[in-house]
Amino acid sequence: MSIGKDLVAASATPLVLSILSEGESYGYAIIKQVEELSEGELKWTDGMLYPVLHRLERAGYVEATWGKSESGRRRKYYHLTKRGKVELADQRRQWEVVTATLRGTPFHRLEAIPQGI
Amino acid sequence: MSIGKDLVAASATPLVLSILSEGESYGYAIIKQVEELSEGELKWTDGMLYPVLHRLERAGYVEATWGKSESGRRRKYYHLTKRGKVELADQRRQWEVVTATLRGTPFHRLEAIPQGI
DNA sequence: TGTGGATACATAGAGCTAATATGTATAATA
DNA sequence: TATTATACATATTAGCTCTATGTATCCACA
Repeated sequence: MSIGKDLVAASATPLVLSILSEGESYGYAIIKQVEELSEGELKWTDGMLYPVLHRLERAGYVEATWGKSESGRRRKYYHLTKRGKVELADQRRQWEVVTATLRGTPFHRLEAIPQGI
Repeated sequence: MSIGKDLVAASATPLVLSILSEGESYGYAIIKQVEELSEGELKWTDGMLYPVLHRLERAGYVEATWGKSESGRRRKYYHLTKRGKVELADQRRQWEVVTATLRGTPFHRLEAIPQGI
């Protein structure tokens, strides 16, 4: 009952950008927040998220600053840039196009999962 | 203003399965239908769709039979199998998980795209 | 009749990329 | 003292996807 890797890949960027639009955060916290928001369905690994964050940084959508937790552990805080906000808006538009297209099919009008297969 | 390739990849399978859940169809018609449903935003190439159909066939989600158009041109008609219906229901569940997660963020509560960047 | 565009399916291979495993380090807890 | 949680990072490989290319027929039109 997990989420397919294509869908995980497609949702990673909008999720990260969207989370950061609420304020700065850092890798480990983002992973925990996604797990919580999805009620345990989306469990990202760190080895998957950090390359995403680096890619977003290279693209100019986020910027990072080193900081510290209360306990003294180092953290890299990411925040959204203006370009990141524009990108987030475009990602949202893209998802609306796709979900609208799926709504044009019986995708969201399905019956329950057939039994006894 | 196009759709990112990750999102295209993630939506291809549910879209095809969902279209076929309305009745049998064939490659070329599916491409046209997706373009129409998306109001021109999703323009699949044949070189992209046929491998997807073959993959779905190998997975047992669809089955194909050769037929002919009224004009006599050969066509390969695909129809959904029982397993395909189950898979479609699961795809739908996955999309609901992800869109619900995105709804938990400001993703769907954004303002208009910032001007003058 | 022949030319171009639409219809219709198919696949090889290059080019990309993402998941896994692995590495480093510190704090908290048992 | 050992283990778990926190926290970041990346190399490599295994996999996949997109592009280009190929085949073939029908129809409209010049």
